[in-house]
Amino acid sequence: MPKNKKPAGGRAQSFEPRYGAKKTSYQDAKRRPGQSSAGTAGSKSPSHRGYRPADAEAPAKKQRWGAQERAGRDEARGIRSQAGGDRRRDDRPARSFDDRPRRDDRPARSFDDRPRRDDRDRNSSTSRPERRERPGVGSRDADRRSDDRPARSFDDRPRRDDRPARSFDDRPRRDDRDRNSSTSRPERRERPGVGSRDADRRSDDRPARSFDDRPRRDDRPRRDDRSAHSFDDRPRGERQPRDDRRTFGDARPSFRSDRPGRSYDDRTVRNSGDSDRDRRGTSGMGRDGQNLRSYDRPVRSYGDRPARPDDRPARSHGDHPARDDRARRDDRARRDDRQGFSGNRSDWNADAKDAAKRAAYEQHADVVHEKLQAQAVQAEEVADVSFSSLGLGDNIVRALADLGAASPFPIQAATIAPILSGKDVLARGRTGSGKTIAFGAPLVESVLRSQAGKRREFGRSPKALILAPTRELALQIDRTIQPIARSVGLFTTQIYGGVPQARQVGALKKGVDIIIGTPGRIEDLEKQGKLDLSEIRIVVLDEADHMSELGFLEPMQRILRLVDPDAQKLLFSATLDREVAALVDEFLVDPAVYEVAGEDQDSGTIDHRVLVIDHRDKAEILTSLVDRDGKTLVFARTRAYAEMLAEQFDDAGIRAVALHGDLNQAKRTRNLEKMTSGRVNVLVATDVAARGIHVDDIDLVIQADAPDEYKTYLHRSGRTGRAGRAGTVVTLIPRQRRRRMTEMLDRAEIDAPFDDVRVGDDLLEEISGRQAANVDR
DNA sequence: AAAAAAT
Repeated sequence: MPKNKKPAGGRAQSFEPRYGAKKTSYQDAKRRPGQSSAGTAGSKSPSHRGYRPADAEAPAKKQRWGAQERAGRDEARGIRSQAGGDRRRDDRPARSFDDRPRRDDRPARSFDDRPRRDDRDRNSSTSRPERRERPGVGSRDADRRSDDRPARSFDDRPRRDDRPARSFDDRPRRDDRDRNSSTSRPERRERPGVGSRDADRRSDDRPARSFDDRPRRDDRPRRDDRSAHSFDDRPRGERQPRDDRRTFGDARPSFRSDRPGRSYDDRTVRNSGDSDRDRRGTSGMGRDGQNLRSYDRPVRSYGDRPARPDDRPARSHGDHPARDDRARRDDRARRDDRQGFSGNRSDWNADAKDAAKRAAYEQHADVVHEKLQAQAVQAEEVADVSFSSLGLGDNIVRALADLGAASPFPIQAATIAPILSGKDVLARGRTGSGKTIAFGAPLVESVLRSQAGKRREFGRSPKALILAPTRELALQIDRTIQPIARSVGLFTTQIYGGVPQARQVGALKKGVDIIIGTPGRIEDLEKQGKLDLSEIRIVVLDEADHMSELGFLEPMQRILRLVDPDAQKLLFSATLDREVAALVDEFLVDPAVYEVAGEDQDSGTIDHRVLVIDHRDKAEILTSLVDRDGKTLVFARTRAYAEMLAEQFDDAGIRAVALHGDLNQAKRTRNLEKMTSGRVNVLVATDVAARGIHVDDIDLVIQADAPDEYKTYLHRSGRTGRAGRAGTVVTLIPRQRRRRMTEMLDRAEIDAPFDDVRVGDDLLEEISGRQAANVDR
C-alpha cells in the first residue's frame, strides 16, 4: 500500500490545523532549556543499527562550532539545527507573549555601550548612522590572494592531489583539469558564463547600452503614491541627481542623505559606462579592482549583459541536439538574452510579463545567469575582525557567542558593516557559509538602533521582514535570529502557511519587531489587515535568486511594493546571480555586492560522483546506497517519488521519512526533526529541502533524480560537507543523460567522475560505507 | 516539477 497514493483528502488534510502537534511542541518548549525534549528520540527502533539514544547524540549545549571547526573556516556554518536544537526548540515558544516580561520587569537595557546614540535618533524610524570606513575588509592586497586563498585551512582534509590548486589566477581551463578521463566528457570550450573568465574579451564587445529610454523611477506611479510617506521631508530635488551611468544600483539615485559617503558605494559594480575605469581600478574600485582582476573575473554589471559568446548551451531538456545543432540553439539563447536583460526596458510592465513568459520557457532550460560581480573579500583579511568591531552591540555579540559564533566568518565580516551603514547589500556566500548571521545580526542591531529610546509599544508594527522560500527555512532562520533579537529585547515571529493563523495574528497584535516568513501567508495577513508592512525598514530576501524565479517573483514584487521604497534591502544566496535583476532594478538603491574570494562550491570538502545506471536497477541501487550508518539525504524530483522512495526504504528495513509539499506542515516539521535529531537516518525530499536547510552531519547526498539546474545541484550538494566536514554527493543518471549531466556539472564548476554501476558493484559499498565505520574493519 | 495561502 503505497503511501503516495494521495487521496484527494491528502491535500485537504494538509490544511487541517494540527493543533495536537503544535501544542506538543509548544509544551515541549515550555520545558526548561536543560531538559531534553528529545526524550523519546530513538526509542522507536532500538533494534535498528542506526539507533542511537537521543541523549548520546545531543551533548547539552555543545558549541556549535568547535575551535577546530572554525579553524577550517572553509565552510560556513550558518545554522546548526541540531547542536542547538533542543535548546532552540525550547526557546521558541518562549515566544508566546504570555510569559513575556512586563515592560517594567524587563531587565534594564543598557544602551550605553552602543555606539553613538546621538546619531541614531536623528532619523525617525531607521537611523542610518554614518559609519567609518570599515577596517580590514577594505584594504586588500591582490597579489597575496593567489597563494593564500586557503586562509581556510583544510588541515583535516587530505589534499586533493589530483586537483590543481584552485586559485582563480592560475585556474586551469576546464579541459585541462578534466580528471575523469574514463568518462569521456565532451570537449568543452571555455565556458563564459558562470565564472565569467573571459572578461576582457567580453567587456570589449559589450554592446553599448542605452538606458535613456527607460522610464525614470520617480515617474512610476508607485513612487509618487509613496511620496507622502514619512520620508517626504526629504527635498524632492535630491532625488534628481542622476547621470547616464546606470548600474544595477543606479536604477535609483542614491538620495539617502544620511548615507555614508561613497565609501561603500564605490564598491558597487559599475555598468558598462564605467567599466573601463573600473577595470583599471581607478575610482573607488581601486583596491577592489585589483582583486577583481586577479580574480580573473570581468567587472560586470547587471545592466550590460552582452550577447553570449557562442557556446552557452541554453538547453531545454527536450532537445538533445547533435553537436552541429549548437549554432541554432545558441542563436536562440542569444536572442533570449537580448530580450531578457539587455533590451529596451521602456515598457517595464510589458517586459515583466515577457519575463514571465521567458521564465516559463527557461524553466527547464537551466539558463545560466551571469554571476554578479562582487567585491571579493579575503578570508584571511577578516580573520582578526570581531563582531563588536563591526559595529554590533555587546548583547548581540554575546548572543552570537552563545550560538557558537565567536568571531565572524568571512561573509559576515564582509556584510555586517555595510548593512549597518544602511546600504542595500547583495551577498553571495556558498552553502553553509554563515549567511543567516551575516544578515541577521546586523538586522537586529539596526532595528535596535532605530528603536533606541523608544518604548516598544503594544501592537507596534514590525520593522524588519525576512523572506524565505520554504517554511522550514523560515523556521530555521528564526531559530538563529530569535536568540539574537531576544538578547536585546526585540521580538520575532514566524509568518508562514500551513499552520493556523491565530497564533501568528496574536503575536502581531501584541507587536513584534522582526518577521520571518514565506510570501503567501505574509501577503495573506497583509490583505486581511492583520499585518502592517508600512513600517518595515529592512527587508531580507534569503535565497534571493530563487525568490526571483517564476512563481516567486510576482509575490515578492507585490510584497516589496507594500514596503516603504526607502527600506533597506538585503539579498542573499549561495548562487546569487543576475536572476535577481528584476528585483534589484526595481527595489534596490546602489547596492553593494559581496562574496568571499575563492569560495566557489568546488573548493569545498565535498566529493562528487555520478553513477550511470540502468533504469531497472535504480530502486535496488538506491536501497543499497541508503543502507548505511551515516545520515543520508535523498533528493527526488517529485513528491510522489519522494514518498515512494521513503516507503521503499522503510520496507527494506531502513527507517526513512519523506519531506515534500504534499505533507501537512506538522508532518513536514516532524519528519525534518526526526532527521535532525537522528531518530531517522534517511530523509527523502523534494527540492523543498534543497536550499538553506541545515541538518548536522549529513555525509551523503543522493540525487535519485538528477537536478535540471546547476544551481539546484549546488544547493542540494550543499546539504552536506558543512562545517568543513567531508561529504559525498552521488547523482544517479540513466545512460542517455550523461551528456546533459556533464554540461550541468560544467556549469556548476564541479568535477565528478562518472562510473557505470550495476547492482552489487563494489563501488556502491564503497560509497555508502565511506564514512561508515564498517569499511575499514 | 517544486514551492508558496487557503478553500
